[in-house]
Amino acid sequence: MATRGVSVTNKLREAVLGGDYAGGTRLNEVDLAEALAVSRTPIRAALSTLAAEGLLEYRPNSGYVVKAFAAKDIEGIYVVRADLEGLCARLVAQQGLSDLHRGLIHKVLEESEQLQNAEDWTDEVSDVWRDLNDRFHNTLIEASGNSHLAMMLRKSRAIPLLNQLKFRWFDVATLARSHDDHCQVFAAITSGQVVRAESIAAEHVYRSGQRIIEHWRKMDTRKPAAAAKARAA
Amino acid sequence: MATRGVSVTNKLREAVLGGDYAGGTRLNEVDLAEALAVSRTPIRAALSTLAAEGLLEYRPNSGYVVKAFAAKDIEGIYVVRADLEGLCARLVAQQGLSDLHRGLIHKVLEESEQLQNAEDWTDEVSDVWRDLNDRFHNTLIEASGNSHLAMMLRKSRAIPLLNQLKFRWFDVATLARSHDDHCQVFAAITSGQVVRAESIAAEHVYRSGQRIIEHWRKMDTRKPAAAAKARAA
DNA sequence: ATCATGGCGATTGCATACATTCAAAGCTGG
DNA sequence: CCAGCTTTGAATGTATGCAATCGCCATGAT
Repeated sequence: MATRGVSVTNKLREAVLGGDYAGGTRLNEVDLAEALAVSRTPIRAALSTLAAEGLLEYRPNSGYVVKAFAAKDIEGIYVVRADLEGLCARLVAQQGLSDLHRGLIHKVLEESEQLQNAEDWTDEVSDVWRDLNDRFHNTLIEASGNSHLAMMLRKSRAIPLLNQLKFRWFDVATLARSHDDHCQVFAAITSGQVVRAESIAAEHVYRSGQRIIEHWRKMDTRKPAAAAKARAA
Repeated sequence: MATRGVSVTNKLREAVLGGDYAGGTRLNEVDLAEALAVSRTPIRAALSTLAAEGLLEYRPNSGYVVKAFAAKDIEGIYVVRADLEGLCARLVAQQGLSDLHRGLIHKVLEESEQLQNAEDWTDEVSDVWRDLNDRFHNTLIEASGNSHLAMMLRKSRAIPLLNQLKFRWFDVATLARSHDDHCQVFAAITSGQVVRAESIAAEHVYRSGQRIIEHWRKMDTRKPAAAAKARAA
């Protein structure tokens, strides 16, 4: 078992990313310590870490507040992420795929293909698709062999509340389109079409970002109320 | 005055970036506390922060070690940075420059122009050029209005030892070329040539990365000795 | 009524004592 | 001499007490 500091950091990160705390919520050290049954020390370590990761904002002598993301921020993040995923695809196309990685991606695409035929659209299917999508992107990142790029993309994907939107995030049509994009990126990579690989991958991410921003704007209307409630509490 | 935690973090960050500790050096909490005349608490906070920033590596129950960068890592970082600076230039070209930012960049370019005529090549000139270069890039980043992009680029530029290489980093020819690149990026932006702006900016950064990697490889030979010494200490 | 001010409560910042863990030196038996 | 166990010490992990700071509210003067 890891140290309390690490485990508290993970728990807190998950909570923030999961949207348990509304943006702007102030995090009280003693409350958190009490809730997680540890002393303030590991809590402080966790808060410090999460602040450095960009999930919290720190103000000396004042404490930590959950960073609030506006629709404009999400757009900015997705512009960057789309560009980086494009770069990633380009790098992989340039240097070629190892047998291992090609096999992994092939498997993902096959499972995705099967998922298309699923008649009932349950939350479970949603989760499976999410997992497949993650595996596709993560395998590509790993195949790029660029650990710094990997870190940047990880940070660009760690946005609070995003996981909460998984329900009704996509319908059959968007899933089909997404799967098709994946196939084309893979095809471009295996045939060494670097420019195509980059364009398609970037556009693929950018499009999904646009969809998310739409949903975000809808939730954003209720945001002020949540922020106010947080301030009152 | 800020809290001890913050000030210690800044001091330590500067030390690591300045190359005061060789890559692989183990950072002892009590020694640091003694050296900086504070208790272990703010030291631990600083170490935690720097680890989250990617400058240190943390292993539970073992402590923090200064991250070691190989030439391959530097190359990976510069590939990402070149891409992001390209994105930055593209964004600015797309949305146009405000009068404020145009003025700032214009001033930087003028001062750079004057610097070309400096006959003696002292370290002071080196520092001035460094400052001008930073201002050019920072202004562009600010003009992009994308705070997430700004954060990513900041991280991509924070590499230990890089500042230490400032002596003999560039000669008159490379400075002239660099200045010319800046001018062309500016011209492309003001005339709305988005693709050119992106290409030139990316290539500009990539080239300077290549130059740095060359120098890095030369220093890398003495690296194993330094690492061994650190391990022994 | 508004603004300044001073104290009060709550929260964070820091130091230190103690617990825990890991690793390397030393010891014992073969 | 070596292998494996034991021990020991030095480092990190955690809890807690106290100090410092900030924001808020009440009080008073202009």
